[in-house]
Amino acid sequence: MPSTDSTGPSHTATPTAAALAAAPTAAASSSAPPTADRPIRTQARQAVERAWACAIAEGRLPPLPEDADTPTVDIERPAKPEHGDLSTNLAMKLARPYRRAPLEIARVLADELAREAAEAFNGPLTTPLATAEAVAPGFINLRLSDGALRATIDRILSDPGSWGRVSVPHPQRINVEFVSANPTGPLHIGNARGAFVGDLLCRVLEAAGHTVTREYYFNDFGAQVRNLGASVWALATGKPVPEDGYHGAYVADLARELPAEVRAAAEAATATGEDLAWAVGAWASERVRAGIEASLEHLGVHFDAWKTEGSLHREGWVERAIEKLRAAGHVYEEDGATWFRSTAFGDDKDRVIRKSNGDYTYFASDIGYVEEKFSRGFDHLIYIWGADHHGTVARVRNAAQAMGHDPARVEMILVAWVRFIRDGREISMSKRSGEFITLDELLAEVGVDAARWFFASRAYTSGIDFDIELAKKQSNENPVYYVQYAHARIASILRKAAEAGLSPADSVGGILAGAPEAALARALVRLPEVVEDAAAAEETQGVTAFATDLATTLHAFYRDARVIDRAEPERSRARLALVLATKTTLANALGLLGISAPESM
RNA sequence: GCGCCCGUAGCUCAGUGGAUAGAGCAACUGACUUCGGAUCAGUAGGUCGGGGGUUCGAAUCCCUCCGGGCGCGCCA
Repeated sequence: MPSTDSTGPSHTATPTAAALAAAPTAAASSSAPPTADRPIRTQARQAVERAWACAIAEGRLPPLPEDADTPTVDIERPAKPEHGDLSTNLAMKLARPYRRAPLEIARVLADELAREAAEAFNGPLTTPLATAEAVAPGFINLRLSDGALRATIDRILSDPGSWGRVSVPHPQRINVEFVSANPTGPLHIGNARGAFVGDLLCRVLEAAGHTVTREYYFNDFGAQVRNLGASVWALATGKPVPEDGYHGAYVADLARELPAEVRAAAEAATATGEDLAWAVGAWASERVRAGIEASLEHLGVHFDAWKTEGSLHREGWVERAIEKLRAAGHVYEEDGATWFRSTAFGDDKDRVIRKSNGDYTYFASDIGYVEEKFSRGFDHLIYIWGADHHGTVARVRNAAQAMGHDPARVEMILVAWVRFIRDGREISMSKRSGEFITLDELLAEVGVDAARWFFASRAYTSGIDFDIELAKKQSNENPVYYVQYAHARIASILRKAAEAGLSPADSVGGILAGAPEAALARALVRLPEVVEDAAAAEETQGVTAFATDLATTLHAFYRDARVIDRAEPERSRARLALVLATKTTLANALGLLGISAPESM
C-alpha cells in the first residue's frame, strides 16, 4: 500500500508551522515597544545579567575566579506575593566562589538593578523591573513595572495569534513517532495515553519554535496481518474464527464488508494454494488502518507520515544499516544468527539482528528505521513508547550510536500505564479476545476536551487509575470546564459591552495601577515562559496549572472590578482591553493543548 | 535475582535544590434586586513510604530498607 508511505515533506507545512514563520514579522510590525518581543522573564534575566556585569565593571564585585563555573541566572516565581513578581538566587550561588556573604552580594546586585530601573523611568524602557530588593538569606526580589506589563498586554492585543509562541535559540526539525499500534483492530483505551501525550508534546514543541513531524509506524506484512485475514475469511465463509485468531465484533463487520474482488482473489488463492490469509489480511488491515486514522483525527491528532515496516525492507534501509554496523565492526555471526554487539555500548547482552532461519528481527527494522529517519534531515528523534518497552531503549540508542549518530538525538519517552477500572474491577484488554473498549467509545462517554485535560495535567511517568464511571460522573466537575467557563464569561462580557456601545481600547493605558487589574495583568503575561518551560521539560502539566490559575484570577477580577460601565467609558474600554487579552491568553493556552475555547457554554 | 518507573491531604494528582509543601474533587461555614452561581469568600485536612547521609537550605540529590507496577526472547 504505497499510498500510506507518504513521508514526504509536503505534509509538514502545518498551519502551526506557518503561524510560527509569520510570527517574527508580525511582532516587528506591531506598535509595541521592543521590550515586548521577548518573554518578560527573559527580560528580567537579562537585566540581572547586566547588573552583574556592571557590578564587575565598576569593581563592586570581583571577576569570577578562573577555576569557578559560571552559574546560570535563574529567575523564579516566588510562592508568596510579598516576595515580588520574580526572584533570583544568583547571590547565593555566587557566595561560594566569591567567598562573600550572599546577602552582601545581593545588596550590590539589587543596587545596580534599582539604578537601571530609575534611569529607565526617565528614558527609553530597557528594563521590565520597577524595584529590586535584597533579602535574607540572599534572594533578590523583583517587581515588574507597569510599563513592561502594559507593553506586553498591548502586544497581545495587536497580535493575538502569535501570543504564547516563542523561539528557542536553536530550533530543530523533530520527528515524533507515537501510537504506532499495528492495524489488526481499532484503537482501544490502552492506546489513549500515548496518543494524547504524543500530540501534546508535538504541540508544545511547535509553540517553542521547533518543526515537528508526527509519525505513525506499523507492521504491514507480519503474522498478525495474516492472522487477521484468516479470522475475517473464516467468518466470511461461515466458519468459526480460529482459536488463536481475532474475535472482536469488528472482525464480523470486516467479513460482511469484504468486497467481491477481494473475495474472488481469496478464492482463487485457495484454488492455487497461494496465501489467501495474506490476500484478505492486506485488505482488512488497510481498512482497519483507515479507521484508526479517522479515530485519531476525531481526537484532534493528525499524523503527517504513515510509515510501514515493509517499506524499510523494500527500500533497503535495513540492509544498509546492518552493513554500516558491520563496516564499523559492531556485527558478528554466531550460532547461524547475525548479532549486534550492544554490550560494547553498555547493554547487558548482545542482540540478534537476523535469526538463524534467515528472518530479520523487529530490532533489525528499528535499526533501519533510525537510518531512514535521519536521512530525511531530522535533528532529533523522539519515540513515545509504553513503559513496558523500556528494555528496548538501550539497544536502539546503542545501534544509533554505533552507526555514527549522536545518541542524545535519539530519545525515548516512556509513558506509564493506565489501569482502566469499571465497577471496582480492572478491565482486561485483549485484541485477540475482543474484550476491549475502543477509544471512540471512551471519548463518546467523557468527551475529547475532558480527556485531553486529564492526560495533559498528569506526568507521563506516573501510573494512573482511570475509573470510567467516575470519569463520567466527574465530567461536569472537570477543571477543564472551569477554564472554559472563564473564557465563555469574557466572551459574554464582550457581547454585552458591544450592545452597550463599548468596544475594547487598543491599549490598557494606565489602568494597571489598580489592584484588580495589576493582579490579572501579572497572571496573564506568563504564557510565553510557561510554553518555554513546557517545551524544555517535555511536559504539559505547567500549562494546565497556568490556565487554571489564570481562570481563578479572572474570576476574582470579575468580582472586584466592574468592566461594563457607561458612566466611565474610558476606564471601561481599557478594562475591556484587559479582559480581551485574558480571553486571548486562555484561548491560546487551551489551543496549545488541543482543547476548544467556547464563546458560550 | 538484576534493571527501570512510582510512593505527597480522605480521593485523583502537581511541585524534582530555595522562602510557611499546593490544586481539583469530596466535607463543612458563608455570599446574589447589578456585566454568566459551571462563580466567589472562608474552615478543616500532611511523620512528602521508613531510616541514614550531602548541603547555608532536601518532597527534590546520594545510600539503604519497605510497598506497588513494568521489563529481563533468535516475540512483535
